[in-house]
Amino acid sequence: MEERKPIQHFLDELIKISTMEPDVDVMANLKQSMRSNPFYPVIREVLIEQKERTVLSTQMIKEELIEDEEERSNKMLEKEGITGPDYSISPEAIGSDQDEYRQKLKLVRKSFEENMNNYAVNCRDFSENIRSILREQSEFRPITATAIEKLLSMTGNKMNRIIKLLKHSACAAIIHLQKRYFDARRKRRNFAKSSTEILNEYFIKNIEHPYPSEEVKQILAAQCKISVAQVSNWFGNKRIRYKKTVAKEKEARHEVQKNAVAAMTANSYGLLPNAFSGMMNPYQMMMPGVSAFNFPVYNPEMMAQYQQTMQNVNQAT
DNA sequence: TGAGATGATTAAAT
DNA sequence: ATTTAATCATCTCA
Repeated sequence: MEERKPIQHFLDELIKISTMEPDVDVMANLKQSMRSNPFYPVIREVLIEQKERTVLSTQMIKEELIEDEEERSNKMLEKEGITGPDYSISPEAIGSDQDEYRQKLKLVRKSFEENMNNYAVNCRDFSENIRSILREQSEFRPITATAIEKLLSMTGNKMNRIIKLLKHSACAAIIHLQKRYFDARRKRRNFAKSSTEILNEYFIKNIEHPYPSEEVKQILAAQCKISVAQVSNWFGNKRIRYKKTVAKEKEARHEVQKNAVAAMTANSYGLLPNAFSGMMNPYQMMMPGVSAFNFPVYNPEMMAQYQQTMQNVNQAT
């Protein structure tokens, strides 16, 4: 009973020191009191033994199941220039899909590099901190040098996994870009502004006959960095839509004119829209077949027919 | 987020 | 075979 007391005390101190906020003075006191404890070396030994049997041994779990997947990511990143030497965009590709793809890829590369650097720095700082703290505490806590290294290699593994995640997300970004720019079923995209400018210029210049020949189509296609079929599509769409807008404008002008004429006739006869709505204007009243003045002249034959009809109606009722 | 713009696709016309 | 006209699907911009 008497022997357990110092051990209990030691353990209490140990728990306190493991869970407290780091405070240099308090820590120093605790250290001192533990070192002066005669049971210190032996208890520390026992605790270390226990710990190694229970904690660290179970940590050696399978880590390397996704080897080939990582290999694939690495290859992809290398091929698309995310890792490895930087490259510049070839000038003849500017304005094309290739160009845009490469530009976007550069952004991916940039953010990937930034993240990697951040993580490298953070990793190093973190490891250094952990190492120095544990070294310091190993004087009185049951922590051996090999345990520290093991722990550090474990955190290193964690960090590697984060790097894998980074690579993975970079790959995902690349795949997304490739889908967008190279997939046959990809969504439609607008041509570069410079391209539509070229096409529009030709269209306006040849507005009398906007039908480029095969040769011209090829030239335009080269200039605009699009296919001949796309040039054909563009002119097809442009012709029909141009025609439509012209027709619409004509219609609009017509409408304006009609309204203007109506307003003028209304004004010239001093007709107020409300008081005389529905009333014919004098021109209309004089039109044949419309006006109340347009009585049929007397016709005996027609009158006889009329009377016959009325008689028939009366007999039927 | 919705209306208009725009590139692609399709059937019918020439 | 090429073009028109309508329509689809997505993009763009306020």
